[in-house]
Amino acid sequence: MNKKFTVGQLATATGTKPVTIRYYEKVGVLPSASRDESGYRRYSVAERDRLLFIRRSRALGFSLDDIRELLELADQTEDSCAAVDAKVQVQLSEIRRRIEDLRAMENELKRLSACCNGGVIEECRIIESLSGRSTTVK
Amino acid sequence: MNKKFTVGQLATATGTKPVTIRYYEKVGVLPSASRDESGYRRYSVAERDRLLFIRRSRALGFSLDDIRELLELADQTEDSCAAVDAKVQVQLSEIRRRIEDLRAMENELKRLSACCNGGVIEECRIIESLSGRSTTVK
DNA sequence: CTTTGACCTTATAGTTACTATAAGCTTTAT
DNA sequence: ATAAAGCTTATAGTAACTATAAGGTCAAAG
Repeated sequence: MNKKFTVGQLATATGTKPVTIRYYEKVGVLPSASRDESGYRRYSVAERDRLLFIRRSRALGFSLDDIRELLELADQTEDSCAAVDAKVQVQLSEIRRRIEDLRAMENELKRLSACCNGGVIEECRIIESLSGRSTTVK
Repeated sequence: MNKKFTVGQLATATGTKPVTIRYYEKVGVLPSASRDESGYRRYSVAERDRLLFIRRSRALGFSLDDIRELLELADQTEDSCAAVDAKVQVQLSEIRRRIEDLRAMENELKRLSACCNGGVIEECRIIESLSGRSTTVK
């Protein structure tokens, strides 16, 4: 009873879709799964945990490339934890940057919405504002 | 002197890359550009403004599909401005949702980083936390 | 006047992280 | 026994571009 899960079971156990699990295997963040007599994938608890790690990291904004690196780091058990923390820090500042960007967008859109006087489009300042030269374009 | 810009000039004028401009034409958010004798694209000021509208809307988080709709709405000059504002509102709440998500991630990562005691990975709580069953996985 | 370099053209493939679809085999339930 | 559910593979599609190749055009410099 080492290999407990089929893809479908692993999927439900981790909130992933079977296709996605196979995709993870294909791109190498999950190792090639072992197969039962009829060629079905079979997963152990350790493999489930690895997948949970992946899903959780993805939910925190790490890319699959990031995750591949994190997993490698995790395997080097004598290495310093600092390398892992460094990645967390990078991710953290990346997320903060994104929050700032979104806040700026939010303010712009609020401003835009305030321009709507409920008339016809000809007099609508939103469209005008959106094409306006006044603000910087990325 | 109606058609002032080549792709490259339009690109610099709008902070877009020539390839992207051609891409916009291909997917239909920009109309097919007229050509000069040698087949080069030529753009008018009106076309530049349309592109500015697109870039600005993109920078505010609208998808190209959204933008296509906005442009259609803008052409219906007698229609109510309310439809446009509605799209702005949808976008606004979408952006607020994303900000909330990112804030949650930020907090998680801050918590994670606090777990790093500078030792070796074997004792590092970050990796452990990332695979932990305690928190909900998307 | 020619040549070099910058700029234009098209078409195709790659990117990220999946999702959708098709065609077919296996297992489970009725 | 048969049908539904679940597994297999492979391929294509998604968003919004970016990169690359292979070639035509044009302005300036030698």
